[in-house]
Amino acid sequence: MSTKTDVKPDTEIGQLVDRFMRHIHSDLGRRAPSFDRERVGPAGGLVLMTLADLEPVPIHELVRALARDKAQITRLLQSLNSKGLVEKSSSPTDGRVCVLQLTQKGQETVEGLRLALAETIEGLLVPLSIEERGSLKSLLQKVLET
Amino acid sequence: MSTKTDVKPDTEIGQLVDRFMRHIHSDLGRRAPSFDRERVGPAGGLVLMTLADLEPVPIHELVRALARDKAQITRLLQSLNSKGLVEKSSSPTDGRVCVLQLTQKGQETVEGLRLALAETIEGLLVPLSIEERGSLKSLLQKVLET
DNA sequence: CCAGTACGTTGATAAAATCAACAAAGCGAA
DNA sequence: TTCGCTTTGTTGATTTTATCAACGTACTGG
Repeated sequence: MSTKTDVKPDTEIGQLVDRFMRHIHSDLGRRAPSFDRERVGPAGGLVLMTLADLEPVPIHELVRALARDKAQITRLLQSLNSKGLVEKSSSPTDGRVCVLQLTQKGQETVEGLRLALAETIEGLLVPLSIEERGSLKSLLQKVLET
Repeated sequence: MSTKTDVKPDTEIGQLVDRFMRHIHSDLGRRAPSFDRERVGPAGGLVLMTLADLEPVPIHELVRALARDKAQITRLLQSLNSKGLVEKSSSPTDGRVCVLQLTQKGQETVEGLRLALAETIEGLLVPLSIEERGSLKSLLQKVLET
């Protein structure tokens, strides 16, 4: 049948993931006033949640985990720091690195953010059974584990 | 341990999807000079590809499919139109709606975009078997079908 | 000690997203 | 038919994210 490469290039997963992200974003944005009291915004919220998963963690690792430009992370951290949500301390073993940790207030904020995001995701995943949700998650993990 | 504290809200899928998107974006951006000759950018490319799937299609449907603000779509379309990639024609049956179609040049551009995106996705999905890729796609479809 | 590299910051700019307001066209009911 | 109401697409103004280059500082290996 297929002799050469005449299959239509499959880009659908990319478009689906984009839509998925967009749905999360808009639904979350709609409800933001009710939970984002510190006004961290979507990007800041993501930083906080990822930070909560990894802390204590140096900035460059956070940058890697978020797959964003370090410049942007720097600025998001400045904002979060100025709001008293994140604490920066220089590493004793390496003078270059800056170790991050959530403050008490930061942890409380993450609680709220997680709750909201989990609700949103929950709402999006209703078409899937419990098993399907599990396999979706593990497939994504498998793709992104490194 | 946990008596009344419910399970930790699961936000992981959201974070994974974000990373996935980010990886696509950065890998694609790296190679953009080699395929994005019309300088449509990521957003413009997405519009073109989605348009190719749906054409002919009125703007408001494209807006829905892309889950973006109509204002942004309007401007992206203006840009794509000025580059001769998209053609706008007002509907005969409804004077409000604007029906979109790719031009010849637009279709050719989509070819290149699809190839590049498919390659990028292919590269990301290497950890998955063929079957797993299939189920990932169908799970996402199931979530987003409406 | 020195060249090379990694870490984090800053500056400047571009791209994307958001929100409100608007004109024009359809729609529906009084 | 006319009047309010909704839909469609556009525009304006602004904020948020992203991108890229250039730095200063600190480690690292020869």
